Amino acid sequence: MNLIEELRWRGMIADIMPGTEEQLVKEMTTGYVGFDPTAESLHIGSLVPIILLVHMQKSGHKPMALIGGATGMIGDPTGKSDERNLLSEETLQKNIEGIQSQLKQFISFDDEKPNAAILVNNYDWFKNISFIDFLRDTGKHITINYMMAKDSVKKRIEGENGISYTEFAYQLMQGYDFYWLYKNKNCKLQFGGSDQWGNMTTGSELIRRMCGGEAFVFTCPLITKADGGKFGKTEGGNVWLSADKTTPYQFYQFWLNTSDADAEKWIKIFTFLTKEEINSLIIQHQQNASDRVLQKTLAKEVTIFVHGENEYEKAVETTQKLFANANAPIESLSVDDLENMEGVQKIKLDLHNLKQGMDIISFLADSSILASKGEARKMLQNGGISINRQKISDVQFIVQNSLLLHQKYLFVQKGKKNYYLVSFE
RNA sequence: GGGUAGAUGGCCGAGUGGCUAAAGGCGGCAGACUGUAAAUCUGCUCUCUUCGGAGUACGGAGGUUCGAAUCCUUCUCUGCCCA
Repeated sequence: MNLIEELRWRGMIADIMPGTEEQLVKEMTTGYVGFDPTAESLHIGSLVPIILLVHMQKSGHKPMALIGGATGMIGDPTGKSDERNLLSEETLQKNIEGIQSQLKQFISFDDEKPNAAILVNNYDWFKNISFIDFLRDTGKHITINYMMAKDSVKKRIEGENGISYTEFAYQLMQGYDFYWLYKNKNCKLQFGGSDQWGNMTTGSELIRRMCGGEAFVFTCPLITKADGGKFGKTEGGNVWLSADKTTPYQFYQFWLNTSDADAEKWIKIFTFLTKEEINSLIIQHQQNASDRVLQKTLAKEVTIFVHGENEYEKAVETTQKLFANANAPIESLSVDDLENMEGVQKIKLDLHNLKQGMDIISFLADSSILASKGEARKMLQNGGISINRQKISDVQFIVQNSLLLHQKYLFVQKGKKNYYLVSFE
């Protein structure tokens, strides 16, 4: 199966320029995808481009990751209704370094292989181009009419807040990237999310007009959720690839909580399982949806891909203790169990607090499980708090020594999925 | 430069002197149901609170008034039209 066929059955091709498949069949092709250095760590939104790079490499082509050090200073207007704030150079630098080190984890940059991945930063070529040069050499080739016809620009021109010249120029910069890579790195392919189609075709147009070359693009559908929500968001905000920002347990949980409607689609996109494996999982799932085979496999594969086997096993173990045995008496958890569960936030309080007993509201606020006493009260009244798996709804409840597990711990739940282990010392 | 329409809570959007911490929707949180789902239903959603209240808030600054998101002055920003 060639690359495009492979991506097609996985539902990863949204738009593709005629001739792309032929080019990929003809020879080893260098293809690139861009990463925006808008944050220090990549989040799961960037997982799709990463996976595309991996597929490229697997099928024998040469993947290239471009970090938008220069374009990040301008801001892509795509999908934005408002002008963006510019990032400081310092922040950008930090972000670029963070992203670079993460990418190395997923694709092989080993120079030995002919199709080793390459990492480039467009700041390296943009820093030497003067404004005048750019206008004369590049701007001259593309008409404003052409640029304005792009959806991303059109929406902003028709929208309420307009678009600055700076952001308008963005597509020309991205286009130039493609041209530069074509010229200097023999890169003939660009891919990315389907919202990037406009920016990407500007690049291939530039290549045609500036040097008569032929370069191709294809896009991958943007990941959407069946319920219309934003992909990659959870209670705590973004789901990051870095374990410091999103623990492997939380990461695992994110995928495990995939809805049925999304699971079939996502398992094709986010895992490298074969067509046969996936089809058989889908059949299993249809027969008995409550087993959630699709979700479990998806979560497993992606967690291993990002965090490795060890972290995956720990995440599963914690998951079992927290959920599979959720009705088991709390005493069944040993000190080791309590101390080693990853998805549980650990809080220490002074044992003296308990001498006279502590009212539940102060306890929740002081331990910073809730941000304030007012919030603690509301959460209690809503029935959202459990201590040692017993729901507490009495606002007057007093926390006492006698409640402590192993003479030391309180196991607190806020809602269904937030766990805290408070130890008194 | 001239004209004109705007700026309201995370977002959208109503409100045009007191009944307004500000309708409604979205989003978020929690509960019920369940499969740790989806859909649905219910409650909460400016901050703090001794749950009695208190404080801050309708682009910024001044003013009128017993009282302003609402009226006046001025500044800033944005859209659109004309030059």
